[in-house]
Amino acid sequence: MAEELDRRAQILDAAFEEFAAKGFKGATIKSIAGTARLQSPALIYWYFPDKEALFREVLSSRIPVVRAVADPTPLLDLPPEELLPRIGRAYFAFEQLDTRTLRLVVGEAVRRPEVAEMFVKSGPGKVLDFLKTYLEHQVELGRLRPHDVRSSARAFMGMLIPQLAGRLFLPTLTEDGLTDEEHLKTSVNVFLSGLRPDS
Amino acid sequence: MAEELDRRAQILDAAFEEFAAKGFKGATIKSIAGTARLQSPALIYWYFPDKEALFREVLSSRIPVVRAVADPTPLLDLPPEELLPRIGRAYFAFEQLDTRTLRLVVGEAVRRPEVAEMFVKSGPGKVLDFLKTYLEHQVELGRLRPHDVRSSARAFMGMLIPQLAGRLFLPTLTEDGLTDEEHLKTSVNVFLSGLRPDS
DNA sequence: TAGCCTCGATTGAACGTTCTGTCAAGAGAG
DNA sequence: CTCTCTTGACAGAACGTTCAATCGAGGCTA
Repeated sequence: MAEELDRRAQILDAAFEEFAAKGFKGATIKSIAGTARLQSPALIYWYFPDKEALFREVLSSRIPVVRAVADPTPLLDLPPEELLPRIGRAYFAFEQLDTRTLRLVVGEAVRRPEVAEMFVKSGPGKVLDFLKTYLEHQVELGRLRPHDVRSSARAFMGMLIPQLAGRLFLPTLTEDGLTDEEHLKTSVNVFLSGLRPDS
Repeated sequence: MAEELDRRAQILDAAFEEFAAKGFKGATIKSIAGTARLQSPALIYWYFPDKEALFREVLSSRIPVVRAVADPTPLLDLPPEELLPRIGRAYFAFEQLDTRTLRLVVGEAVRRPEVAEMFVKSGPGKVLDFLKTYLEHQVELGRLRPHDVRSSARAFMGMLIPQLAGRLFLPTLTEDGLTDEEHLKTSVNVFLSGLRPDS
């Protein structure tokens, strides 16, 4: 049709779909070629040396980099009441980290340490590191009581996970109808009440 | 060697190892037969109709049922300071739900809704339901301030997840050396301080 | 006791299919 | 004519699965 412009990108897109839907082993060169509407699967080997390399390229081209904390310095002085919901919403929104990407990454990460590390470093690790720095700073400012920020950073990130996992993979988990925004609000509230200086 | 006693169990064990390590597609009938030290892969078909059925049997025989909340009634009146750490430790201990099982289940659940549902119903769903009931009860007792327990139940479960995920799949996430027990203590502390009646 | 039969369990060989990856030939543009 | 891209056919291996043959233990008959 249209995009004979960039065959490479066309193949990468199709490979992403297939890998996300069926996993590395489940997706086949043939099915990828089919999705990419190629006349022959052989064409894939013109652009990529083998299936493994294609997979790696898909990963590195699709794993999103968390932009919410790209430049953390201006965020450090924001009050937690403002910053935490912001992080949380970026979390839930996942502008680019959609279901398919997460499916792809999580599905492979449980068995491939390199993928796991790539994933952590690209997103959760950064958010976690930022949160540790931020929370530490807030403690110094006296806005939060002293505590182990390694733990509270994990805790805040984690509080939102069941809701997110429910929406993405485990719908049974969120059958009680709680919305993202409601959950975020309550979570931030509990978290901050628990870390108030006077508590 | 020893266990020509129960071939069926022997095959199930091997299949569990293989499926957990390589996934449904990655594990082969031949590799399962090899792990089970069978002379021929054909023997598997004497005990199971096909690979899919073998996989289902492995799942239902290995997915653990959470026992910590098996009979919730006597737990309802325990004070949160006592019950939450208990839940948390059961969480971290995972007497039967070891890394391999979680690898197996999570790896497949992201792409197979039936597996996802089976997983949720067997464990996280039960814990979540229990927590909702328990927290509601504690609110009624006046030990916790009124709030949306759907959200706090998720939040408490979630707080522990990054630590657990770090230990199991994403070691990069827990490189800062925080121990399970430290994290549990801080998390419970923050959670309960945040939900104290007078806050 | 000896010979035969039965039956669940096991085996190696083979089936058809599907997989990744290769290759030589060709199309199209400059 | 040359170079980049595309093609269908194909090789070789691995896949899940089937099958006929075989094994050994136990029962039946003489």
